[in-house]
Amino acid sequence: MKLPRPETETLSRSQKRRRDDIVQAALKIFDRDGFEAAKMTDIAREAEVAKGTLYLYFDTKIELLEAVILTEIMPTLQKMGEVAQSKTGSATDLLARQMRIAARRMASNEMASLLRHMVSGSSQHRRIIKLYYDNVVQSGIEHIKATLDYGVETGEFRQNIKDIDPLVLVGAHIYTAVWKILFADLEELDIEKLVDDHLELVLGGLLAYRQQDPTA
Amino acid sequence: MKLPRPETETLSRSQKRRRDDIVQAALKIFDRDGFEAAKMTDIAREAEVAKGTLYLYFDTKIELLEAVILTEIMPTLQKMGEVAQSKTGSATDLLARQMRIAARRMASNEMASLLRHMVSGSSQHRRIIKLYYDNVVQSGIEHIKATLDYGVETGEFRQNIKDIDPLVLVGAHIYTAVWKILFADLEELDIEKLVDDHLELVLGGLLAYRQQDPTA
Amino acid sequence: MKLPRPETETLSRSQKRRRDDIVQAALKIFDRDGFEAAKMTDIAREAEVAKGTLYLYFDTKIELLEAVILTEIMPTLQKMGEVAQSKTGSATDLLARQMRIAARRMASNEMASLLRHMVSGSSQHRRIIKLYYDNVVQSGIEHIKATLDYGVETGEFRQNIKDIDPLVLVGAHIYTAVWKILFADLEELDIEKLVDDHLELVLGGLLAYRQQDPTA
Amino acid sequence: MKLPRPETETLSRSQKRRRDDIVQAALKIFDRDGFEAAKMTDIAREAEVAKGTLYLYFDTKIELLEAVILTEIMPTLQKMGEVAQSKTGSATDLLARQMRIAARRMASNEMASLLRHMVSGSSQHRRIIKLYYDNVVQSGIEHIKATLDYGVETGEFRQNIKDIDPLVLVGAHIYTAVWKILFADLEELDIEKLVDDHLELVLGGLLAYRQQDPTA
DNA sequence: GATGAATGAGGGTTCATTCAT
DNA sequence: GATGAATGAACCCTCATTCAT
Repeated sequence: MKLPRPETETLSRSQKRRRDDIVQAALKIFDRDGFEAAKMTDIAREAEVAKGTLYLYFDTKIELLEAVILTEIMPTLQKMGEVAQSKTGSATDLLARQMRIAARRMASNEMASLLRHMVSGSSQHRRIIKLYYDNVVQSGIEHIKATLDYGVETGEFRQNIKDIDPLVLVGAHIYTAVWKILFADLEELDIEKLVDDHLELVLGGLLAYRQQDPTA
Repeated sequence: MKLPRPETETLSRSQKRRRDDIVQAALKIFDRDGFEAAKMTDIAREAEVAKGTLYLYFDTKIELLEAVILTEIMPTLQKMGEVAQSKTGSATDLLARQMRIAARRMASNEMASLLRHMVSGSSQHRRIIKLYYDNVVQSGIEHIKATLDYGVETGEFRQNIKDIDPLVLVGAHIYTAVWKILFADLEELDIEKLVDDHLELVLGGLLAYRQQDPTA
Repeated sequence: MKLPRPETETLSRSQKRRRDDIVQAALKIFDRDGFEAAKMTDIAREAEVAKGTLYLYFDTKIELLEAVILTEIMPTLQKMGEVAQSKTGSATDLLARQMRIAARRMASNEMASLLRHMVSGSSQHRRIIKLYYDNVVQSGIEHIKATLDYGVETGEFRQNIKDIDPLVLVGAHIYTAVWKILFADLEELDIEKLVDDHLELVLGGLLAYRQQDPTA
Repeated sequence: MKLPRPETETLSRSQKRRRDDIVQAALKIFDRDGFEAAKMTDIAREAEVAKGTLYLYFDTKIELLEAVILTEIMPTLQKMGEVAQSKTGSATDLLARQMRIAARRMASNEMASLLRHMVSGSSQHRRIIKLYYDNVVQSGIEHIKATLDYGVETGEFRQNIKDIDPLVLVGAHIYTAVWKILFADLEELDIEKLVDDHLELVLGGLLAYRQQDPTA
């Protein structure tokens, strides 16, 4: 005889604010203590509501985590791929912009949070992970692939680049998120320099002399 | 009246075996359930000892985690840098070997475990993280740097490569560990292909035509 | 600053209807879930009023139970005794009619409810139980006693029947209520047959031959 | 990864005592407060164990109730039917003894408890109710039926008694249990007198003169 | 040393009741 | 008066840790 919670869309303005406050508070406490160690009591106090109020908006702690991820973190990631597909300028330019966007996203606090929660929760969050995989990872890879193809078409990139898994280009930036979680207080990363270095490397290669492109 | 646990060095042979069994069991259970969700009871059962026995060897659950990381995971990582410093063959060869070792390590189950535990544990595991940073990350970077320098010396690598942060070369492989944790069941990674692709890319670069090395 | 609820008598017509709706709803939910498990929310929904409205009419959940019992169940029981005191016809007829009324009442849903609530509610419902005892049990017994006496007077019943506790005649039917609560889904009772059997037995007795009534 | 509780049979002597203590305590608290209102904390305190210890022996509160019923109450009821089947003496004697046993059982504290718990829990305890129905009710009825048949055979009882549902003989006594629960403090029952009255009534009937048995 | 029964603080969740609108 | 969102005390159950045997 459990009444379903009202849909998010049907909430009044003040209820939306209230819901937002809770999600914000949860984000903060989850980040401070980790999901498991986070106490509903603390979240309630942080949101300045009673503990019971949390349950007016979210049925369980884990649903609150899902809300945190879906409403706070995912949206900022959705944009990632979209931004850089304008196809104006050279493929090199395009790639550079995409890489910068990816790298900055990865280095953001939100990404660190998301990663932490997905990694920590393991088996519980399949749904979230699947969501992320489908929406962010896959599309990110495709956007990169499109740019690579484009570069080959225009003659900017080497022909055989086509055989390369684009994952090596985007995936590379994950380490910045990991770094942020683990080593942030030991050594700060200079993201901009790292991206530049990565681009420089990836575009020009390490080798001083290179055998002629076989397609040339 | 709490007696201090005997130092690890003073354990008898059979005690060492017992301690090892416990650590092995803990590794297994931590990996299966995650650190927070792992129950001491399950670890005891897995190790085929009584629950109380765990506490003869480790004061708390978190100390057991530290032991798991220190005795099971770190050593396999320590080797990483050392292996590839023989300086036999070309710098390209050397780098290729180092990258392969790094990539395989990152893709190993142990690395996935380590990463999961370090990432999950919020502020608790500073000690472990520091340890890892000092022993693995730093030295890994230095080993790569050494190889890069060597390649520049021999003329294999471009001069200006010296300015590049070596982190972009090793860090890149962290995504394989993350991938393993998150997406293993959604899509399998072909590590060897990825390493080859990465090497190909990093060595040759993307560009079809490259301006001559200014130092040449 | 708690205002006392207005007395039942001072309620407007529409308020009375509202109050009745609530009591009806409560009866339904109490029966479906039991008193403890019944939720005020469910009662409010069933009555199609807001939860707060319940508290305009009843201070606590337990007072609502009392109202359910007093306004819904007790009245139907009050009639029991009254019906059969018209003293028309033989004592046997009279007794038969009383027994039938008692048995049917006991087998009614209302009685099952009442019994359930009184039995379940531990020490809380002393007031209700006392009420029931005084109004129903005692008067029921007296009505039966009157009929027995009447039968002895008319010579229909044996003299020594006077010494028998009338409780054995009415009480007997309680089992139908209990049965209804417990075993209704295991085996249905044929109330009419049972009453007939009981009457047959009680009137004629089991013995094939009976020693002559000593008073005869 | 939940270890099943050890079977009751494999418990050590002191564990059995401990288990018994808990069941006893639960019986007491359940009776004092009713099942729903009973607090595990109170049961633990009553049993002089820690709250957690309860859960070493019983997985949930409801399992504890089942244990209370199965180990404390049912056994005393099981005997009911068995006792009176020796078939020594007249059918009248036999019936009298059976009725006395039934009546005393019904008036016992255990029966009051059992009834309360079965009635209160309603839908939850189908298993227990079914158990009780099969083991006690059904067999009780059959034992009575056997005696009735026996009495007809020996010529003690009237032929047409065979058509009577034996339930009216045993069921009749349920009211003593109900009475005990509800009215014990308002008026004490004299069980022995009630049984005698009931027997007298049932054997001899109410009627002063009876038409001759048609089968005679 | 080894055992595992016992402990009890702690946390997620429920729901009768309140009160601002 | 009516509403229903908000409250927070209460309670079942978990599990890391202890300690008597």
